Amino acid sequence: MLTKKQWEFCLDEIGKMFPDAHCELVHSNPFELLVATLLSAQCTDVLVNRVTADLFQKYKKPEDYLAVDIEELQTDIRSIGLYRNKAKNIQALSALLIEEFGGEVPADRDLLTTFPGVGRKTANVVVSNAFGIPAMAVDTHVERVAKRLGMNRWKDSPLMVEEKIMRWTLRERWTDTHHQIIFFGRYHCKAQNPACGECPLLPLCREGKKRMKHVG
DNA sequence: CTCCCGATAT
DNA sequence: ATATCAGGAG
Repeated sequence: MLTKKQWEFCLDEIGKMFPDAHCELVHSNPFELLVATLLSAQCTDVLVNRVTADLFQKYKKPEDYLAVDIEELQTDIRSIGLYRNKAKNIQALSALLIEEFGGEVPADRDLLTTFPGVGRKTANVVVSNAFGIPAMAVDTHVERVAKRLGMNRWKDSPLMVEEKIMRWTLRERWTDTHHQIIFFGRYHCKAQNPACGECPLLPLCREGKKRMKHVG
């Protein structure tokens, strides 16, 4: 298992590799980020940004999403995939925002989690990026990197990963670290062909050492 | 656990 | 052809 000292070394190296890591979901207010993050489930952020470029011109407020038929919204986001669930959730969430929150996105992680289509990961992304509240969102990249390094057991839930990373990382660096791990996972420690051969973390990486041995 | 689902990389 | 993508709900 990875030690805390080794984890701190990893953060140092990953930070040097991706010093300007940031949120790649294009948005200009909390509501847009909430919608963009909901759309990003099982889909690349490049595809999300391609759709929201037009979507956010057409739909500015929660009322705008409720003013069209569900079929029209489905068509507007179809290329994203999972579009039926996502369209339904966006409309339900818009109605909830209007009825209960005056049309404003609440800056509260646990409250956001009760919204339709908004789980813990999406809520963490919104509060950290839109409101500056320290949070550690565990998506597919963060979970993969943490488990490859050997922070957790392979069967551990995303919540276990989240708690372990938060315990081992300075609170004021949670959001930064979150973005840097995502960039590391997306461009270096990739799902399909991870660049273990040129990885500074290889000497302490459980999965990396196993892979290098198997390859040659 | 299964289902939702189109676009892209491998 | 198959795997993966800033997951969430039933």
